[in-house]
Amino acid sequence: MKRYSATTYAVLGLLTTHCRTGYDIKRMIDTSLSHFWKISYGQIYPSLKLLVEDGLIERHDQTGSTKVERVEYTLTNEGQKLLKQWLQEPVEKFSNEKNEVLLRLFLSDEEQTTTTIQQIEKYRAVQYEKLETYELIEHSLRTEPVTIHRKRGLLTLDFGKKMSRAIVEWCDETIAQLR
Amino acid sequence: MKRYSATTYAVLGLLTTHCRTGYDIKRMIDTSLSHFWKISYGQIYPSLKLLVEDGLIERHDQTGSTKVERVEYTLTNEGQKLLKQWLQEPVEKFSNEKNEVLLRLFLSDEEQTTTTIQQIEKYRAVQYEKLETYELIEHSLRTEPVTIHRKRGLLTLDFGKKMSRAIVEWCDETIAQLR
DNA sequence: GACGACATGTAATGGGTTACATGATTCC
DNA sequence: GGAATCATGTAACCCATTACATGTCGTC
Repeated sequence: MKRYSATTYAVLGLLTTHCRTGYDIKRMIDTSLSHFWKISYGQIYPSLKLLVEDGLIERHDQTGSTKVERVEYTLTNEGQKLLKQWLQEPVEKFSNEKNEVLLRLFLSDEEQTTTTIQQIEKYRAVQYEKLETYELIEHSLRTEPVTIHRKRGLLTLDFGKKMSRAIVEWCDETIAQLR
Repeated sequence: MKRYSATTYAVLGLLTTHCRTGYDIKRMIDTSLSHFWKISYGQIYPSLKLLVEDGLIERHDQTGSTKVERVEYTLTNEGQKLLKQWLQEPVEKFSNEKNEVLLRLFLSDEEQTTTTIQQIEKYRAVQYEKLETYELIEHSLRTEPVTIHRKRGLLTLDFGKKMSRAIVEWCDETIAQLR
């Protein structure tokens, strides 16, 4: 059985939401999934190509007089089957991200406490901003009709909120400790 | 000014702790820094080579009759200067990790709730285990003499604990929601 | 003598970002 | 007319993992 990267499954899966094009997928991930997933066009378009070649999705080129080249894709039956299968596979990767703030903190010494604190303050600010963004997203999600993607969206959003809140808390405590 | 990856700086920086060899660095990262950093030999040895070439560290080959080839490295003055400089640079990357559990949750539907819950339960178990490991590490760190690395180690460990605790909490709440 | 930990290193491969190239449409 | 957004795509590069190759040392 051919294996695909999680990124390719993400592309395949996003086509089951209201996304139809590569551009849609990019936007969706950047806005709604950014707290736990990211992607670039350099992955999306080659993935779409591969999925078409393997018969998991179908490409629908624009016909008629429209000028904007908007290439829409839909899942084939095999595509739907494979996605479902992948969703049920046990997850292997629970690894933690590389965190440059922590690396610097770990390697820094007392002499540099001032800049270290500044870095952590910036980290805190970034997380605090994220938290505010999540509130906005939650608000707009709650006005949407109740669909599976709304429900799932709220659950994954909670994850982002919990993480950011925990990070802000850690920043505060750590800055206090460093002083 | 030549630029190095954060991984190369990690290697450089780890040599300021009690680590002397590539093997030491690998062990140290795997045991003490694994909650926010990871590395492979395929990065460590080439990094060490590069750092030697650029005069940031010095290589000390084993002399005499010892059979085990243990290659020790020490920072040069330039190395120390560059590390210090890097530690004070503003951090740019605060990005969130790719999380396969969340991706699956987001893409799954009600039909698959049972397996989704199982996946989240496994996620919870993994994080809970991590939490226990952190407690052990904390215990052993607290018996060590009070050094800068002990202090920093405890602070970064707190980060790991906070994250794992938040994830366990999220898992519990999400499983409850899904039921 | 076999196994696990110690120890160094490379090559193939895979995964991902960035920069670039191109062009339409919308709105000020 | 210019800027922002919509929209597709590729090539060069960078980063990282995995598998492999090799050998020592201690201990059960």
